[in-house]
Formats: sequence, C-alpha cells, structure tokens
Amino acid sequence: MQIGTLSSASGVSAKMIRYYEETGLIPAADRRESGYRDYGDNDLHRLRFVQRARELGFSMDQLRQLLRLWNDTNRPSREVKAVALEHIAELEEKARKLQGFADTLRALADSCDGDERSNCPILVDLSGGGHCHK
Amino acid sequence: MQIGTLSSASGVSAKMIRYYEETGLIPAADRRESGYRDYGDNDLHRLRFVQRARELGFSMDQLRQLLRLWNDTNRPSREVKAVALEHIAELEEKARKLQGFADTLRALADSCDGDERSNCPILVDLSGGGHCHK
DNA sequence: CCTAAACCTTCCCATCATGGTAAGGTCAAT
DNA sequence: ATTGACCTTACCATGATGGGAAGGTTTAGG
Repeated sequence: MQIGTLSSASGVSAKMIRYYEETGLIPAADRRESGYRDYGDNDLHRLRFVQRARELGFSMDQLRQLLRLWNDTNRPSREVKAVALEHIAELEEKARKLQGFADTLRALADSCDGDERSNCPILVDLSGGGHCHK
Repeated sequence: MQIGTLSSASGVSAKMIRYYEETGLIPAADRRESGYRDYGDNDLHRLRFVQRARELGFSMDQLRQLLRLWNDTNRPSREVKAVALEHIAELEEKARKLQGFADTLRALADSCDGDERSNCPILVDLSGGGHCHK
C-alpha cells in the first residue's frame, strides 16, 4: 500500500504520516526500489489507533506512551488507565479554564447595554476599571 | 519609561511588547537617540488593556478589533458587545468540545479495571474496537 | 513507444504566541 | 574607567499542520 492509500484509509494526511515517522512516533516505513514508502495492514491498524487518540485530544507525547502500551500486549491495564486519567484531568482543567473565561465575559457583556451609546463596561473593565485608584 | 519598566508594570514580557509592535497590534514606540524605546503612561494603559484581554483568551485578531474600539471613544457599545459575545461563543464551544473528549475517555476509563491484568477496553476502543467486523 | 496524469520523494517556508540565546550598543553608578 | 544592568536586532525553537517547489516513478491511453 502506498502512502496515499494509507492516508485515505486512516484519515491521516500523507504529510502527517511522514511527520509521525520523522519524529519517531511510528517506525520508518519499508521502501520499494523506487524509494516509495510501502505499508501493510498492521501499519494501517496502528495509524487508525493514532488517529482515534488524536481525535480525543491526546498530545503526541501521550500518544508515544499509548503506542508503547499498545505494542506491549502484556502491560497491566493499570498503566493504560493512568495515562487516560491524566489526560482526562488535563482536558477537564482546560475546559474549566475556558468556561471560566466565558463566564467572566458573560457577566461583563450582561452589564453592557449594547446599544448606540458609547458607554461600555466591557472596555472599562478591560482597561483595569475598578482596580485603578487614579 | 524603558521597555523593562513597561514590562514589569504591565505584566507583558519585553519580548512580547516588541512582537506586538512588530505585528502592528500596538503602534511603534518613540525612540531615544540611543535607539532605546521610550514609553509614556498612555502606552502602559494600552498594554494593560492588552494584557487583560489576553488573560481572557482573546486572540490577537480579536484584540486588534478591541483596540480599535477602545481607541474610538464614540463607537457604539453594541460593537464591543458583539466582539465579546462572539468570543464567548468560541470559548464555550471549545470548552464543550474538551469536556466531550473528557466524558468519552471517562466512560472508557470506568470500564477499565486498571489492575495488573492486560485486558484494557481503552486500548481496544482506540484500536477501533466495535467498528471492526474482522 | 511516447506522453500525460497521478502518484511519490525531499526540502523549505508559514502558521501562532512565546521563549531562548548571541553579539553588540548604552547607561548609571562606583 | 570598569562593571553590571539594561537595551538593540537577528536568528532558532516549540507543536501540529498545511502549502508549495523541483524532481523522480508508475500506469494508462493513444
């Protein structure tokens, strides 16, 4: 299978497949005489795994861990669960932070009339209003 | 005021102040004969505004909009509110997406024993388990 | 057999916001 | 005059991705 076929079948762009190889996330592909990369079903399987994990927001570092565990059929599920839980904590922290920003802004927006007049509590707050004693 | 003083007073690194100038987010600073940048209170005020908005997750593009509105004391508050609401929607969408990832993973992690045995539903799912008829 | 299209290869550049570092100029205090 | 703290520009790096150029390969059609 050529890289284009693998790309279509896995949903990962050829560009990214080469990048994953270059950075060692996946092993270097076999080459034909022409220099073309040549893949097999196991490569497709692995790349689909990578794609699924990326869709779930795992970083490439976490993917490296997951792939190591994925290759080792004898690793305890405890280790996999630990990586997953760590990632869950990161995701939830990021989500909370963003929602916090949204809530802060929402409160400001609610206090802004949003009409043709120029008075705007949003800009006043961003300017440091309330913290400035001048 | 030199750039270091402005940096301490605003909480924005000197590096980023130069970058903001280079990309046109803030106007080019006055220069002394030595070539040193020279700032005044208005610059500090503007940079604090920028810093507050960055803390709230506004992109530099949105900041450009906000600064334009901030400079124009006669703009209707409607325009400011529109930028804020747009950003709120973006933040909430990102937060929802991350929380969705977390929920998906949480369900997988809950079904994983996390013990010394190797059986792990998390990896099975990431491998495409359930979608593969093979 | 020749050509054109559709592949593939490597290499370089860009993103966005930020940090680091290096080589060199300036200023203030000792 | 020296030292140390400051400033300047210029370049490189991040992480994950896309874009494009310049050139080689393969395959199908005429």
